[in-house]
This record gives sequence, C-alpha cells and structure tokens, in this order.
Amino acid sequence: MHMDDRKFMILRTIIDDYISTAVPVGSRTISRKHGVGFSPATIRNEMSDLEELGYLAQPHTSAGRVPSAKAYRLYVDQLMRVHKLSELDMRRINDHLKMRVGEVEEVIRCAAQALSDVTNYTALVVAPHADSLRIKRVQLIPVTDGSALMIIVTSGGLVKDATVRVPEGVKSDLLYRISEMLTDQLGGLTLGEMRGRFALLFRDLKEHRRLLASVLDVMENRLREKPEEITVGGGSNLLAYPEYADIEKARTFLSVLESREKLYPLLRQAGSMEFSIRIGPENQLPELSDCSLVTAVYRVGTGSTGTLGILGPTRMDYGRVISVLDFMGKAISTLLPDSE
Amino acid sequence: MHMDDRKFMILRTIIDDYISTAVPVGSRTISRKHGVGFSPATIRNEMSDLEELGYLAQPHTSAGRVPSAKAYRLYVDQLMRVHKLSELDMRRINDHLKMRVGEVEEVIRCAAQALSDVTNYTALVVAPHADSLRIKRVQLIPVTDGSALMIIVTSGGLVKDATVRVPEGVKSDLLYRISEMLTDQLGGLTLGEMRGRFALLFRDLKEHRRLLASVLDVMENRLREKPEEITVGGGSNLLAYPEYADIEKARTFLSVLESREKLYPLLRQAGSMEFSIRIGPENQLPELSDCSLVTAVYRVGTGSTGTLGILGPTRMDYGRVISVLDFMGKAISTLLPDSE
DNA sequence: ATTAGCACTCGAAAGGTTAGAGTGCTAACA
DNA sequence: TGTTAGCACTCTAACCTTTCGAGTGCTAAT
Repeated sequence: MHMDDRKFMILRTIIDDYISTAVPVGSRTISRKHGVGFSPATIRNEMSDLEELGYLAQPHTSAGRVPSAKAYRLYVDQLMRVHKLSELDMRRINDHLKMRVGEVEEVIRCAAQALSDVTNYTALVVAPHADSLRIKRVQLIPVTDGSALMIIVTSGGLVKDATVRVPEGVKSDLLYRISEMLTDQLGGLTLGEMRGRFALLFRDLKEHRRLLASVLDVMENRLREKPEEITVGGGSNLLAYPEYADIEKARTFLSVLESREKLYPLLRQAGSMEFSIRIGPENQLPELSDCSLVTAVYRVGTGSTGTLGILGPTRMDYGRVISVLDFMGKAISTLLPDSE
Repeated sequence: MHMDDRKFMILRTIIDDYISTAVPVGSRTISRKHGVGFSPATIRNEMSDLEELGYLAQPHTSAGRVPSAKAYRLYVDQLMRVHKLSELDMRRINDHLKMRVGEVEEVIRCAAQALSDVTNYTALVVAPHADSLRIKRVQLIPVTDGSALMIIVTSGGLVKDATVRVPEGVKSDLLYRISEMLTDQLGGLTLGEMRGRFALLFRDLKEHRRLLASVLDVMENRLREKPEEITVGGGSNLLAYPEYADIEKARTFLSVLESREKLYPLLRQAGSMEFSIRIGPENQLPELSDCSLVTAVYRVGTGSTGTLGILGPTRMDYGRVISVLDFMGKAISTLLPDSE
C-alpha cells in the first residue's frame, strides 16, 4: 500500500481540521467537508490505511484520528497551502512596529510582542549574532582609575558593551586616541574577522601593548561568546490551548521559556536557514516534545542576521506562521537598514 | 466584642497554618497545635468571633476558615515573626550572585533568578531610577553623519544610552571635546539636578548651541522618562500553587507579568519605602487581587535606589520573604558599590 | 470501488451515594 | 463564668453507575 492523491487530499483535510479544532477528527466530519466527495465509509477505509502508514493515530478506539509527527512533517513539506497574509494582519504588525526606528533593542521587543499578538503563539526573537556584526566604531570610556567601558557600535546601530581593565593612570585623552585608532583599523570588519588585524595594531601601538591586549581579549572572548539576548513574547498565549489544560505541562513549558540555557541551543539548532520548522520531537528538548518551532532569519545591515521564532503546539497553523514570519523578517530589515 | 491576646494568638496560628497548607483550617487542627491549650469547642467559639470581626471567612458551612485580607494585614503588621534567614538560604543566594561583579544588568538578572529560586514565588527587580543616578561620564559617539550615540555612565557602573541627532558634518573630535566638557560640568550630578547647569553650558559652548540643545533635550526627556527595565524571575513558580490550579487564572497572572505597562505602576505604588507590603486588593490591579507584593529597596552607589519585589499568593510566607529581600538588598549594595 | 447498515467500543457527562471533616448548639463541668 | 464533651447537622470531594453519542470496523449490497 502506498500514498495516492486521494490519500494526500484526505490527510491534508484531516490535518487542516485538527489544526483548527484540536479535536480528533472522524470520518463523518471529513466526508461533509466541501471538496471531499466520498462517504464516511470510504474515508474510514482510507483513514485506516493512513493509520497503518503511520500518519494518523487514534487516542482510543471510539475516537477520531489525530495526525502524527510524521504527518505534520509531510504536511509542511508538501501538503499545506501558504496564503498571503491578510491586509489586517499586515496592518497589525506594522502598527506594532510603527515607532522610533533604529533602536535595535526596542525593535526586537516590539517584534516579539507583535509576533505573539498576531499569531497567538509564543514568539522568540534573537538579536543578531555577535560574530556576524560589522564593527562601525570602537570607543573606550574611562569609568574608574583602572577600568574602562568598551562600547562597540555595529552595523544596524546595535550597541555592545563590556568592561575592560586598563592600566592605572591612563587618561581619557589616551583612551580616545586609542579608540580612534581601533575604529580606523577594525571598522568594517566583523568580530569574527578582526583577528587578522591584531598584528598591525600591536605594531602601531607598541607603547600600549598591555592596554591593547586587554581590550582585544575582551573583544575576542567576552563579547563574542556572550550568548545573544533572546526576547520572549506571549509566553502565556499557549495556556489558552487545550494542549495546556494540564497545569503541570504549562509549568514545564514556561520554565523552559525562562531558561536561556535551554532556549539557546534550541534556536541554535535551527541554524541560519531562511526558514526552519522543527516538529514536536524533532527539537531536542524533551519538555517541548509536543511543541513545534518555526524560525526565520532577519537581516540587519549587511551580512548580519538574527532569528525570529514562533513556538506553538504541534498542531499550529504552520502556513500562517510562515507568512507572518516572512513578513516580519522583511519589515525588520527595512526598519534596521545599514544606517550608513 | 474585641480582640484579646488569645484571639491574636489563635489568629496567628490559623494564618501560619493556612500559609503552609493552603487548606481551610478547622478548630481541631488548631487545638492540636503545640502551644494552644484549648479544646476544639473553645477554638470554635473564638473562630466564630474572629469571623464576625472580619478576620476569617468560611468558603462554605462545613469547611474550616480562611484568613481575610484584613487578617493578613494584621498579621504582617503585628502577628508574624520574622526569623533570621537560614545559613543554607544565604548560601544559595550568594551562590547565585557569585560571579563577575559590576555589570549591573547581569547582577539584576541574577538577583531575579535568585529571589525566585529561593522563595519559590515570582521575583521582580527594577533597575535604579534614572532620576536618582549620578552622572559619572557623558560621551558622544558618532554613528552616522547626522546622528550620534550618547552614552551616560552613572554611579554604580550603570550605562544608559540614547541616540541623538547632531548637525551634519560634526566630526568625531568635536564630539569628544564636547563630551569632555559635559562630563566636567555634569559629572557628580543626578539627571534630576543637572538642569541647573544648563545656562553655564550654553555659555561655554555658544558656537554649538544647536548640538547642545539636542543633547540636553534627550537627556532631560528621553532618558529620564524611559521607564526602568523590570526583570521578572520565576513567573512559572506560582503555577505550582493550588491557587493557580485554574488555567484561566494562571493565564491572566502571566499576562500581567508580560505587560510592563501594568507592572510599572504596580511597583511605582510601593514608593521608596524600605519595605512595602501590598496584600491582595491593596494593589490596584484587579488581575492581581489575590496576590501580594512585597518590595524592598536596594542601593547602588550613593543615593540611587532600585526596587526588589516578590509577588506571590496572598497566603505567602511573608516573614521569610522579608528576610530574603532584606538579605538580597544588602548583598546587591555590596556587589555594586559606588565604583569610585 | 463505493457505500449503506449495523453491532460494538469507549470516553465524557450526568446523576447518585458515601465518608469525613467541620460546624453550631446545648448542657454539663470546674 | 469560661471551658468542654457530645451530638445533630451540613456540605464537599471522591467514588460508582448509568447513559449518550460519536466513532469505528466489518459485511453485504450497489
């Protein structure tokens, strides 16, 4: 036995239905649907086949059928239809973002809020990865005698900072001159690429070897490995779905959201593909085995990318989520152009 | 009829018991408690009185009694006993905080985590209020031709930033010189106090009147009114309590946590008292009418203060929460001394 | 190949019963 | 006069039982 057009069609109808109702779907329901021209009995036979093929499961004998993870996989790969986003949705997203442009953190927070509001799922937004950001300016600001604040302004207007130890007695003027030189030498490079310039820098700044070493060390290590900020929006949204009627489940879900350590590898896994869909057990966190995560990248400036994600129940409305993510990704890129 | 020692004692016992069990407490239970030398019948009479006085309520005829908001008020004001924090708790808190000292944001995040872990309630931490922070350094960093980043380093090592428009063609060197001058003139003042120096500044920097106006405007308005960051920790903790067995309740609670707009006035209300306790309906948010919020201040540098808060069910362990907040407040102040 | 018909299954909802924790009242007691 | 034992009463939570209906798989007819 193998899949044929009718099986595909029926499976899609079942999944569509289940996504919108969360109720195991029976043969009558499908048969009644517009466009399906078969009696419940026929559908039953097909459903039985689909179950054998591993696409459907029955919670218990006298219940309807529920799609399996395998079915969702097939669905997102071949079956589903991605509609264009409605005017209303686009407007809602734009309304959220219509504000002071350019402050990256602000935009990220709004994006998370917008994504969760529009989809009714949970949104995750990851700031652009440090490695891929282009340095626009480096500036050292004296804080105390012995420490300074290093500020790095990057493409897209993102600001990263870190404290660096400096030899005592270094004056503001010197820090400024060094800042100018660092900006000269490192400007335009990414944090990943800058290592190549170190030798040059050391030559030009022989007399301040110690200071320089400490500054470069912080850039190389502290700044780069600092995990990106993850902003969460609409964590409580999922509690409205019957999947989370059980408080214990809700609780474990929410505590995952509170733990950057768990969230980070999850988003990492998605890599830098334009879109990525992880269904249920496909994501590595057992706590999230009945969630799906859909991610998309957004671009800021030239070359640096961040991640947008939607986390929802496995039966989430994948088509819509993808449209929303796509639209949002573009909206952000427009909002955060390379401010050159 | 009025309160006497025995009534106080019984009421305290009832509240203590209810706080730890969440089950309506009956006369037998109290009577059996060590230190109460009366039979259930006597206790029943007293309970009946306490109910009439508004301190107790009965969920239904054949259930035990539950303390009213009025009872909790009396409890925190007069009845409860605040124990010293256990060695273990102190160690747990210190373990959370034992890390790179000085990065304020980092410390705040850890504090929220620690507070929620140790209390099993939800923690709120508010960064020090902008108005009360002492300016240590002002620095303008060119970003694009036409805009610069203003960085303000304040006492306690806190960093605030904002984008300012600058006239086109302004060079890095000039921005640096102006930064130095601003630092000179404004250093040591709080954002609230600096207005007094404006006249002086304008005199010294006549030729850059436009630039200066735009910088000062951003400091005066944008920076000061920017609501402080509120960090939430352990939002999912409360779901473990029977009070939140109802998903709908859990959901409204969590969505309050996600809305800075609602959280901010809530914390504002606490003012700058050393400790503040708002029980149930005493806080203005109807969504939180069966929560209590206990807050304490922490100090960073000289004069600037931030707020620590614990949000839990009305029957929370007030004594313990206060000890924890007290300890944490001091720990933070030690961790973030005025880095002068 | 499709479908009508039918017996069967099983969970959710509704109703009924019971057990026990707690009460208020009364009367006895120190 | 304050305290307490005793008792009838109340009310919920927990457990059973029954019923209802949605859904199935199989068989036989189309």
